[in-house]
Amino acid sequence: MTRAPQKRTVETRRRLIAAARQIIARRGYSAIRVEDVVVEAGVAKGTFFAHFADKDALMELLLGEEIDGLIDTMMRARAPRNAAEVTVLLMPLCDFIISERYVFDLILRHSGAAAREEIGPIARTFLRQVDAFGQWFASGTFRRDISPALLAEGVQAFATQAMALHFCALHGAQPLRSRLETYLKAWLEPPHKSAR
Amino acid sequence: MTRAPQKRTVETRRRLIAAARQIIARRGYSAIRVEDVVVEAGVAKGTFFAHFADKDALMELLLGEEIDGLIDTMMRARAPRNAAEVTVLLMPLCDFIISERYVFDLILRHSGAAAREEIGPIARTFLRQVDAFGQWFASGTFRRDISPALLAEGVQAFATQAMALHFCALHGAQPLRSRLETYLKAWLEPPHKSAR
DNA sequence: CCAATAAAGTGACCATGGTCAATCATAAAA
DNA sequence: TTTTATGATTGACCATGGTCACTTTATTGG
Repeated sequence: MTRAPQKRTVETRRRLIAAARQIIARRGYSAIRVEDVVVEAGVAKGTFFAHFADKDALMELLLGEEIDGLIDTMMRARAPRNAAEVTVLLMPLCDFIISERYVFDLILRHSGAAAREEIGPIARTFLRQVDAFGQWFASGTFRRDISPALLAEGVQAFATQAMALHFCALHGAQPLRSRLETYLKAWLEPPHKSAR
Repeated sequence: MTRAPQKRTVETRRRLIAAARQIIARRGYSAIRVEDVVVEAGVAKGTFFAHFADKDALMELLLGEEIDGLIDTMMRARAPRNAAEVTVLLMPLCDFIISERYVFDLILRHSGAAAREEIGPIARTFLRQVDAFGQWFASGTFRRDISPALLAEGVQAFATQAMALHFCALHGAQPLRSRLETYLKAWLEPPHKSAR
């Protein structure tokens, strides 16, 4: 029999998460130290790892929530009807992901369910995106020769590529926004007749 | 004045690299410990960091060479004329990159010049690819409405996406090869007329 | 209410990447 | 050859994520 979680457990977990949020608010995601979190929460280090498999698990939780909120906002907007509008809608999410190199790396590392059996919070947001984008691409001026789901996967691929190049010294100059728009136009709205 | 490097320096560096190669050959990339490398090379730990900025720098060097070799082989083949052929040519490189999760993560992390000024060995291989692919896409049955360089960037984006999904529990079932081919067909050979 | 059992929490300890003041080796200058 | 300046090497030490045998606390059955 699995017992119901004790009140104490819930409270401890809440304190750990609150402590982490506080530190992030003050000094950013990359400044998070497990040691600092447990001190702030007033628990021992071992307790942290009784609640989270590892440091990344907590970060996944926090980033997952943030991303989910951004996707919510994104989906509340009117469905985009072309690549340019898709780009505009994607920008807030991209801006958050590239806000810190550490955040980008962590999200990338966990975007694909990270070789574990269960899907983590971040991988879940990527699946949500595919579902959500799929709705957009079922109508509008987007190409119709491939499935909305495939189009959505491509959008993810290009967004990732654009964000990666944002961190590249050689490409950092061109704004992410314009690079992404170029990609998405070519992917979502290929010309009907080929001619270069 | 910058003096010529001493013979001793060259020799130490050679020993460190040889030691790392040996450990990789025996137990794989993820098993590399700096401590083991310096013991095998017969030097102190500090010496390692006098030769390489950090552990990743050595890994970049080794992986960069490996990847360069694979690109060489790839470019020696006859230029592919369609998406399916591109996929076939890309597979050896992809197979190497996904051979270990650690390798994939590391390459991803450094594929975009990693926020540093100078371009690292891995980022360089990505630039090489764009150049190389560009030649392919200048002829053949590929779409011609966008530049070969842009097509090449897209191929990288899709290859990365396909490899990331390979590590995802939910998508691991579909072979990388077929997923990549689906992506590349849609990207490199969009239909002339839209119709789903 | 008490003993028994299971869950939660603890902190000393470990693994590993990375730092740096001190020491040693080499080659150019005297 | 001796001196000197620069480059190379050393290893004790640090930072930080993570482990685990043990203690404390809660729940449950009698």
